[in-house]
Amino acid sequence: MTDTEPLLLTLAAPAFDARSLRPIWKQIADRLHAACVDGRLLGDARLPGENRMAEIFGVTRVTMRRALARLQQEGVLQARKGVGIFVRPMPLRYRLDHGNRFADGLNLPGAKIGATTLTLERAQAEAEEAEALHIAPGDAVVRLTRLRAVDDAPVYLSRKTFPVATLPEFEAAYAARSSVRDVFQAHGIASYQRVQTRVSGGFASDAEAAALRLSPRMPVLRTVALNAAPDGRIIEYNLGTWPLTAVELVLTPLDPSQTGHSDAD
Amino acid sequence: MTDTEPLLLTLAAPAFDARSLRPIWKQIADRLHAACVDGRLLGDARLPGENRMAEIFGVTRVTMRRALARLQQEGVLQARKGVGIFVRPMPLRYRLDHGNRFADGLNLPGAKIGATTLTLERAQAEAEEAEALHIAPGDAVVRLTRLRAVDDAPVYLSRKTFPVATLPEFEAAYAARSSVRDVFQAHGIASYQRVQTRVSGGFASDAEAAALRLSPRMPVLRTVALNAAPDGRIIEYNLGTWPLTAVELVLTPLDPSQTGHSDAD
DNA sequence: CAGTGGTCTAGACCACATG
DNA sequence: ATGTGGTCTAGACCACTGG
Repeated sequence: MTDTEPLLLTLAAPAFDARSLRPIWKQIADRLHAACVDGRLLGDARLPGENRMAEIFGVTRVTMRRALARLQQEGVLQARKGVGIFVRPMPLRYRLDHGNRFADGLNLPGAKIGATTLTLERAQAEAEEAEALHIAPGDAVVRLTRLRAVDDAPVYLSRKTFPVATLPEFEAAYAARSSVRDVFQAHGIASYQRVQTRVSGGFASDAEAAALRLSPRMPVLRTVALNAAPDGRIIEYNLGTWPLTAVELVLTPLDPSQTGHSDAD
Repeated sequence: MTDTEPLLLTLAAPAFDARSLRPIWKQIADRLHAACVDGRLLGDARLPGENRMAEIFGVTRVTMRRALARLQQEGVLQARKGVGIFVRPMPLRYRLDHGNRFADGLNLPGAKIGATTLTLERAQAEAEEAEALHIAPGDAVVRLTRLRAVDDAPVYLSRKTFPVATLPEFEAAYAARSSVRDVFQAHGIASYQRVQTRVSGGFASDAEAAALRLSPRMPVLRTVALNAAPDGRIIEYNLGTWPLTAVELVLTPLDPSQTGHSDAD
């Protein structure tokens, strides 16, 4: 955890272009962004306080905050109230095969993959879930939320919904190894298949932001994946949320020979 | 084009919660957002100036601008310098089948679909395009940029790249009906197939922002689609850019029986 | 407690688009 | 020429987090 102040002083050294050519806050943001990308500012590094940084760059705190806000929106920095501003470890675009299990689809051989089960509870199906699962709104479902991290940086929050009618022993089967595939197998479902993937953009809810360590309303990518048993019944509705710039989803037409035996996320 | 000021007065009427419960600028943004969603503020409506709005809501212009900035980021409003602030016609999530031709995948029977060819020119393949097309960087390519709009709201900017070696008569074949499928057919390629779709998030470049009528650096969705001829050669690299909240891409495993005869976007 | 980020104000100057 | 949005300043108060 080295001191970042000397570097910032070098960033602030070159004079800024006369105002109104390019806004000062953008020029500041550009320089900080470049430093984060090329490695002069490493992941998890802590920046000086806003007052100090404003002093360093020779602007008001308000102007400094504009630059910092932009960099937060782009996922380069992340502020924590009462604590400080930190460089977000740059995932810089995992390319991952959606439809495969998380760790397999991820093209990072040396990375440390983390998985945490956040909640596992019974609930009533919401309208969209119910339609996808071919059950009635309000029917009993199991809801499982999990968080995946790469090198301790959270990159994927998933909220899976399962119909209780099809998987009555979910909790017991999941307990042993925290594996959804185990649950399916315990209910006589040996394999399953991705039948639809939807991708959309949006803005993080408070809950999503907290889990992914983002500010609320940050832009995110959302995926909805529907998995079906061999007999065609939809058995899983999976809503995934990703920081906007964390990932590049790769979707190739399914090769039937390798369909479905993985613990897909 | 009705006057929006009376409505804003009603929005500003209820007192704001004591400060520090929820920031005033968020409360203002919430009320405006709600009005845009439920139709009290219609698409393309022009709002009063920032000074006037600040007066209406009883805050400083700076605070007013924070609320407006948030709504712009979310794609609800769009400011034009020297002109005014306008309600963005709410596409509110087209659900469209990627892999089909644009108009077919779009689930809006009554909508007016627009298509504009922006540029058509020869260029040298960039690194990523070259890799995807299995040619060398710098090889001659045809680059075609088009813009699609729904009810006059631009929702999709596509930049297609084709290898000149495979499609030497591109311009001539395209001229007649501005159809890429025609170009393929003129070169003896009767059908083609989507072999890969990639989806990622990012922030609009200046060019993308201008074409889509967004502010620069607004969050966007990007798609990369690779199409191949029946013999397996990649014949099209298509980079698409969408306003973040404009669309929900639906990707279903390809049904071989209906693969490839469309003028896919 | 001290330091941090989050919010808000009052007033100013500028570049731009339109009439 | 006017009104628009875009930028910037100086100073203030608050809530949160940590030691």
